[in-house]
Amino acid sequence: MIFDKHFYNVDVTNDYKLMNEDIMIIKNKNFNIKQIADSGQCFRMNPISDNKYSLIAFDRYIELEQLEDDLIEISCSEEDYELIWKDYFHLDYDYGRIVDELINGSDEFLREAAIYGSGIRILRQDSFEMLISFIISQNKNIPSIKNCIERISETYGESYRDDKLNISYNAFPSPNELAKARKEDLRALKLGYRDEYILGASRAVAMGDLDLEKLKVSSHEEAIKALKTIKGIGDKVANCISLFGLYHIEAFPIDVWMKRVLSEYYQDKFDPLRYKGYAGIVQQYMFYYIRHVHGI
DNA sequence: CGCCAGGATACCC
DNA sequence: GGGTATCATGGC
Repeated sequence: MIFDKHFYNVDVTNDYKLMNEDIMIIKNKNFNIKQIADSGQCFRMNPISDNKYSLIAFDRYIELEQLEDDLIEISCSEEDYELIWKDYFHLDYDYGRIVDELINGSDEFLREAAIYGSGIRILRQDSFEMLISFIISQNKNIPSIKNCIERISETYGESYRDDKLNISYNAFPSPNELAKARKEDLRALKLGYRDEYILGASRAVAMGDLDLEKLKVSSHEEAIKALKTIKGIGDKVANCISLFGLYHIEAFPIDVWMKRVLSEYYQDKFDPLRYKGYAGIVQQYMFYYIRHVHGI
């Protein structure tokens, strides 16, 4: 059976690990890989088979399998889990507390949303990748965003190979790699009018004019202000970058789907400050649920 | 084919 | 300040 001597409890977030070669088993009630993959925050997590997903993040490739509702297998070493994936999946944060609060709260829509998306977590992704990904996202649907990001990675990102899993893949390019791109070559990647925005943002980071590391430790408000100095970044895209790439979980992106929620269910009177400090998580439950309600 | 997409900008009043 | 035409392209 799954719980034998190879597992032991590591912390209060109900988090287990297997002392084995490059396979970790994580136990957590609020960790559902399908929900995360479909929650519109991550564009390089894709299904391989039932309950199994691939993910390219940083310079790594991993596979994730949902073994049970509260059990996920990750194809990584214990060392990589501690150094990279534990932080990436925000596993030191208690999402159960927020889900419980919303489920027991008086807000009908949020109650349903929290039940439906109780396995969502906010991923702590690469800041530059988020910067470019959400510039691309404007006026595009999610499948199209994913295709653009794959083309950018294939063309400008470094190539890697995982021999154990027999997989070749490309990382998302660094700021320097992308800043060296020629505008005509970017145009061939079918990014539309966003290509010059992407070039400008990449150069700003490469030149040090936009310091993403500094914005991680600044306030959310300062991050938004700095991001919006980049041409092609407005309020919504800035909030997505702040939330998914700079880890300011009080960010509250409002896209077309969120506008529907706020208009149809709250008469435009929803106040994110009621959930101060974690409004971004509340926002993800809303976003994921309203798309489901509309059949996506 | 037409409509929409995890919008932003420039330009209008 | 608030309204809106336009942007390039793909998914459905």
